[in-house]
Amino acid sequence: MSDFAKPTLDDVARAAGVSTATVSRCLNAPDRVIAPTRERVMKAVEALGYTPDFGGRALASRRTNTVGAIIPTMDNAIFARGLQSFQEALSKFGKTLLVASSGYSPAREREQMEVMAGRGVDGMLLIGSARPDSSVDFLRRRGIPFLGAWNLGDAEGYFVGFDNHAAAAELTQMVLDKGHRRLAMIAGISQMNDRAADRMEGVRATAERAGIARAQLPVIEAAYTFDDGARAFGELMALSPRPTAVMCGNDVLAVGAMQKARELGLGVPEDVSITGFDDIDLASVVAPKLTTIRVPHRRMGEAAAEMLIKLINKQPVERQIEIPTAIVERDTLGPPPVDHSA
Amino acid sequence: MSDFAKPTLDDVARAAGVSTATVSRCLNAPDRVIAPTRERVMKAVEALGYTPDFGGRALASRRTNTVGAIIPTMDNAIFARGLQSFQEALSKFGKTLLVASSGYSPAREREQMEVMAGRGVDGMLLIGSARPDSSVDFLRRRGIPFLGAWNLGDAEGYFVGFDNHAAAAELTQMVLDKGHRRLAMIAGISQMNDRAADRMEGVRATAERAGIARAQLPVIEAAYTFDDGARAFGELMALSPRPTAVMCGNDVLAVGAMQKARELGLGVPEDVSITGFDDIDLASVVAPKLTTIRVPHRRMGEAAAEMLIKLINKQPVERQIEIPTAIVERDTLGPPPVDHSA
DNA sequence: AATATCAATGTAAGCGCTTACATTGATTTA
DNA sequence: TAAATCAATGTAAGCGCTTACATTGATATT
Repeated sequence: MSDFAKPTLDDVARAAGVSTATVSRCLNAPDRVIAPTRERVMKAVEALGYTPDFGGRALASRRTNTVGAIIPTMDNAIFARGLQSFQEALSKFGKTLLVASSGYSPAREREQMEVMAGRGVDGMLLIGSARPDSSVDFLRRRGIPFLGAWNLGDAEGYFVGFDNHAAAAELTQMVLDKGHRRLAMIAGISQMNDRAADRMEGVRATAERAGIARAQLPVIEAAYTFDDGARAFGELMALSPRPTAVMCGNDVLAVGAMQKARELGLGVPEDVSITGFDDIDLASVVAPKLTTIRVPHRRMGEAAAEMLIKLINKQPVERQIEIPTAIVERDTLGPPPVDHSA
Repeated sequence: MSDFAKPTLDDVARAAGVSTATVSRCLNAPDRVIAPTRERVMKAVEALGYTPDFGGRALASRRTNTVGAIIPTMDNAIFARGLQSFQEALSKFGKTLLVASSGYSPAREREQMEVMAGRGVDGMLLIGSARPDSSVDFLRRRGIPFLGAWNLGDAEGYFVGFDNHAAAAELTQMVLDKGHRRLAMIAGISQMNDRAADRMEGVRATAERAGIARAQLPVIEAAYTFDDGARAFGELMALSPRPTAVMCGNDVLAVGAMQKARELGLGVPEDVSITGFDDIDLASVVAPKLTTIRVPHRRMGEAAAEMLIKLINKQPVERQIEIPTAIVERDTLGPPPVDHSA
């Protein structure tokens, strides 16, 4: 490692025989400098191997060209995928991405918000809308533009996402149309997770409208892991009467449920139907293939990036951008088994 | 958005009736300030909602507490997972994570390196060791500590990873021990990807040692997608004589191959054995379950974080940390079918 | 030819923070 | 009790950059 001191603007200015202002202009607004001067400066930049110091620049310009993203976890493929396209889109605009994870905890999300605010991010991507007002206030007070992704919010704020409630409702209707009456749900943990809560409510409300009382629709909340999905499915199958269709809050839970079904010797969908949500790779790879809801995570990431950039540049934007979802009918949803108990 | 100016150190100092130096010390070296003063200051910090400005801090201290990671893509679960634990570990040390992706292109990796260097990252995480010398020189000249992960490097540099070659070799030996002689491989694209190249070479060398000439071991390189895996598998199955075991460069390829096998009406492992690499979630969820190599990606992420922190703090570190891998025997590797052509 | 105009560049004041050094007052030492 | 010591805090000089404003000299306008 060399110990040449890192060259500064001053060094370049001296080498090129101009003032620091001119060098700065060459770098930030080249057209405000006449060509011969600019060339001389750029040559000096090259020669010295100069690169601007981020700290100095951030301090002086009050801009960082950095945006932050706080997601629950990258372990969940849907966020990893969305984040990947978010980052790609961002980098086209010359922004870099600061990443942090909250582990689904609002308190940790808040901490990370402060860290990022301290780093002067130009804008921030958050997931969903379930967070204490104080967190939102913090961002507003700081004047940091932000948006929620992966769902559509309520009254205030900017969102790019999809209608978790409606999508879940639509799938529920399909399950009902197949003839199922004894539904059950393995939901994500709904506290401070609006996506999970909306999906749950979409299922319940639709079932209720079809005359199934809430009390008759068992719901177990589970963390998004195979094991928890399997465990919950086991509990559900021990119920009597046994549900004929188990709707899951995401594909991971659904696959966990499928594994448990196999263990229990239950055929899917002959003995019990199972549905997922997200349509991650897994869904089309398990056997039988999972009936689920496709969510275009990549598209969401891109749309989020574009929206956030506009917000940062104070360009006009729509308050909510809805990304369409679609039911993907595969092989885990069928009619209920013939009921011999009747 | 309110236009309260963001509070500065000065504001806090004034509110607490101390100098800026004391406030700074409270934040950076609390034990150098007596308790009552510290409490008074912290109260002021709370009250004003103060958070330090990154630019100012970076400029004055010549440190950013930021580390960069450039990975091929977060779409690959193994990197997403590793990155997640890397970030968690980092955040315990008060560092934040800048993320960029190279899409497996050395040129893009280099670009991102420059961006990150410009941002004054304290250190950098890279994947593997296959990159032009000029990229490495760049980092060295800048005095930015960095390490390669997911494999072990050659002579120089720091690494935390595993021996892709040895792991692949071991699995190959197991395949041979089952009695297979007509092996084939679907490898990742090996150019500028040392993990893929090492795995490939591990298979080839072991087969060769067992008397299988290289020319008799067909290898198809494929991008890490289901479709490409399936396509390659199709080509391999069209060969004559048909391979009895197909070893894949990662689990995604293997699962793609399995799907194609089903399509072709070939039983796994009765008609053809298939192996993977990585042991991602997928592997234990497909039917039949995939025989593969477990790589503890989380552990690698953590170890990488610890090593990088030490490098940044100029503490002594081992040059290479090897993370052990293990063969996970499941259901896709069996003995070869009885050969009626003999 | 005198004046107004304007593009190109320079001057210099910070941006918010850290930290070397200076100051202060209490405690220890002789 | 005076001197020495030391912990706690303050003072103030930058860190490298951007940018409002000032200056200059050339060109356009009358």
